[in-house]
Amino acid sequence: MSKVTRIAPSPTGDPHVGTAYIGLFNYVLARASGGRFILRIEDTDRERYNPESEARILETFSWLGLQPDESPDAGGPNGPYRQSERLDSYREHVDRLLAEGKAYRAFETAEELTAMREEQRRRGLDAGYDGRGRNVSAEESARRAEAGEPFVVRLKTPDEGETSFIDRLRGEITIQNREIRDPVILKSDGYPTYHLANVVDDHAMGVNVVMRAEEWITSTPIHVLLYRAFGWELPEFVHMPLLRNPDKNKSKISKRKLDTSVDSYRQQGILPEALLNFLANMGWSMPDGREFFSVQDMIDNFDVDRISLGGPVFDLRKLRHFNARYLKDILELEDVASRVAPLFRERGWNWEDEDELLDIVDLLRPRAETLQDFPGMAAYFFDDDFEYTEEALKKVAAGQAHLEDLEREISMLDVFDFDDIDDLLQGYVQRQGVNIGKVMQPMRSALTGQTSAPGVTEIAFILGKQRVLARIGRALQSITAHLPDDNPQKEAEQRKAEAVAQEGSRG
RNA sequence: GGCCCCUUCGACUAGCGGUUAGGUCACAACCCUUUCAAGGUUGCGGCACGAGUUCGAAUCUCGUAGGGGUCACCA
Repeated sequence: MSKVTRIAPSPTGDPHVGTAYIGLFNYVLARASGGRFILRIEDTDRERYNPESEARILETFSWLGLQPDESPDAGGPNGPYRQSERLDSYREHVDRLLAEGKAYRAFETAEELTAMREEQRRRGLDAGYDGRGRNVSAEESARRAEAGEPFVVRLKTPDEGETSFIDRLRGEITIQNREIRDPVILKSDGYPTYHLANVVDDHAMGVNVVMRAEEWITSTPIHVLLYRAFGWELPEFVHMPLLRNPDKNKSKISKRKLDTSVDSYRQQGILPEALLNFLANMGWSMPDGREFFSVQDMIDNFDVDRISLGGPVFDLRKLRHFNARYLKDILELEDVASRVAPLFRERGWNWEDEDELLDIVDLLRPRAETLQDFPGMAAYFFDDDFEYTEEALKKVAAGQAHLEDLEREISMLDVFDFDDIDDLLQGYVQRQGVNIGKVMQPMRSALTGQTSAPGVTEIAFILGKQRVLARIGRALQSITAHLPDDNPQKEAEQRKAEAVAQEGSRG
């Protein structure tokens, strides 16, 4: 059977990783069955509504590559896809329930409800609406509504018996009807609540699989009751485990304890492929145990029954590991370079040709976890006036003689290819009969201003002969400027003297 | 607290009556090495507990404990 699924985010803030998570599974489930994936904006909460949020959510799905078949952007035969534009439909459906006596207007004010709860609490009763609005006669109800008195509409739910539904992953779930307390389906501002809007829209749009987070399990009976009240066929319910915070108790993922904004991960240089792959492994696994796979691989191998139910902790370390794997060996070099290039350009960095960029990216990518790591590591390729770290200056000073020799030898080198540079360096080390590090570390420091960087030969090759020579020259000048006295022994004595002087001034 | 759901290494998971309980992240050691990474090898570490069913239980049943969710005119 072809499945019609949907993701129904509320435009209340930053696009949430939980939305991306549930969205991914809905997308895959629909695609795997040749069905449709709908994105519907549930903007029925005017209080929390954020006008920028919708566009950002749509953009996020686009960035992730989870393109809906129907959405406010894409349109579709079942639109509009924004609940605020479907108010007439909700109104009609509510009127129908009202007319059939399956729902009723309730005129209590917020104060009255608060007082009711207070009373219940004092008397030790279970909290919840006590159904007092049911007593208003149809005539009176109509008259008061007509007169403009504010009201909500509540669904009349059975006081006795129980309501069951099948959760695809957990089997039958039963809740006593007394636990359900005439929920509000239409708010006093004329907007529907989630329960009503969701059921009405899912039915209208042909959604036949409701796949959402576990937190909805306890309100599913309300939805079942609504489907029945309308005489509609139930969709299949699939409740996904809730993503959890990495705290002790593994509470529901939250902004306070974790970065939940997809945009934020994007800005940090997390790749959409990696984020999706990571999310796919939260509660789902490939039949063959592979951990790295594309969304298409997931679609080709998808099986709802392979979803596990324990709430998975959102582990940043592992996300970063996934991202690193994509950068260093899953994506093509050209692909990575094309994503890194804009970050270099932002800094005003330029390069000779495509090959130079590819060489740099190739050299750096085993060391990068995110896209943002690249500009952090690549500065010395583009900026000739970099600062030297203290450590680097020491290395340069210690290897001054070698650098002077190498400066001379390199200047005489005709061809500056990787092998030629390597031969020169290795040959020099052999002739000098010194430990290779004694030569390479000063070189690395001179070339990069740092003591930790990729291989010297690789860097030298990318820089080219002229820049290498210029850098050796600058490094040698820097040590005379910064470290006029390269005598560790004397330096230590001087420090000691200072310490003693300080001691003296104190006492 | 009532109700509902869940429970395999610290984290993500494989397992679906017979396995030395496997893999990945993290952590540690070693190898490689020109520093930093990457890579390779190895190690560390787990079936929440108790009954029952069975020749045999991580796998099935029940109970206990723990955790989570939910009890809104938010979704």
